[in-house]
Amino acid sequence: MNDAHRSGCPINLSLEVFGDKWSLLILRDMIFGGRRHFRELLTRSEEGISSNILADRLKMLLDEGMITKTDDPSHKQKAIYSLTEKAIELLPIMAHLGSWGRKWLAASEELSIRAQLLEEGGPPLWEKFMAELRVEHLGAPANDPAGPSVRETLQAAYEEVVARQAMERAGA
Amino acid sequence: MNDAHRSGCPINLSLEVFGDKWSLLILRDMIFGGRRHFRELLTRSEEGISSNILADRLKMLLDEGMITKTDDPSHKQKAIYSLTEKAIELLPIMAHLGSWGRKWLAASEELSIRAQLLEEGGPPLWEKFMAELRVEHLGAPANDPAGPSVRETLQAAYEEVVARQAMERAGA
DNA sequence: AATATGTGATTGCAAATTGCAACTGGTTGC
DNA sequence: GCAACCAGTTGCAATTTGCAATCACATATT
Repeated sequence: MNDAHRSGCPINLSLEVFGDKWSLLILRDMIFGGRRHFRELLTRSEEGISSNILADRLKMLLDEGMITKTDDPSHKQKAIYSLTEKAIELLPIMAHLGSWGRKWLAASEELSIRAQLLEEGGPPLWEKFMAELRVEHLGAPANDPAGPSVRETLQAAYEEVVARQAMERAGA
Repeated sequence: MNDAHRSGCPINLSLEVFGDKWSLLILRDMIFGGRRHFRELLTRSEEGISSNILADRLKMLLDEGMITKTDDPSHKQKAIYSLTEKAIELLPIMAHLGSWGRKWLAASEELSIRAQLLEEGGPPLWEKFMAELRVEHLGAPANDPAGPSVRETLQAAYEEVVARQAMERAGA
């Protein structure tokens, strides 16, 4: 962290922040999964992150200004992690990573549906999602009263695919 | 490489391919720097990659189908590395990484100018660049006869900034 | 009051990865 | 013939990763 940067290239500097196998997955789970607590991130991780790695990355993301940490009033030991604007603006990168991975790699159908919807929705949908994240994480004033949130829409699509898959397995 | 994937999430699968500190930098140097040979990638690396890491990553990128390797007719020991369509389609991600890094991190001016121009040009400019990369790396038919290539334009802008910086240092 | 469970981590340790520096075996240019 | 160039490889120390157990404390259950 204290070391000098390898270069002043913006791509390199970005990779110095989140160029590893876990950091973006933690942010993905906060953005798309709505995770706010250590335990949620730990036990509901699709990839099975271990607690030492999670703790280390959360500290790093905190140092880098990607997230903030506040006390949960409901429980003295509970911490609430929030995204900063800096992290919220990674959403377009997440969307592109999802599209690229869906196209070129063997992504599972149920975990690809979100990427597909984000790709179809394009930048306007990303902006709507980012606006919702600003309300949720930064306390921005809410002015989108009507309809389900983008996360809810994505989540519902995911569950629909899972339900259909269960039907197909049963019917086969 | 042979291990099972951690999950079928397209973002995770993408990170399993290039979620490290070097892979995207090598592809960046091929895309924006026009590097095609091992030695070029090694000695003209802004970040100073070491030869064992470079060799390892080139092999991995080869295995993953991100690049191909052919003999250079001019020299029996020279290899030419080419981007595949899979890698060329990372350009939008590179552009976003550059924009994000330029906005949120302490990127140097001369290495940010390319990111700025790519951001201003938007998806149409990315598509033009990708078309040029397909001509250069995939042997696609060239049908853009007029004007400088996108890489040339970006390179010229970089050199202009460097020249101006030298003037300012001299004049200060 | 005692016990179980939930909380965000930390610790110990083995394995894997990284990164520096030197080196290899071969090709080409002078 | 000899220096320079080519794509790597090798040895080794330092760092990072990842699993499993554990910690100190807070709250819920009985």
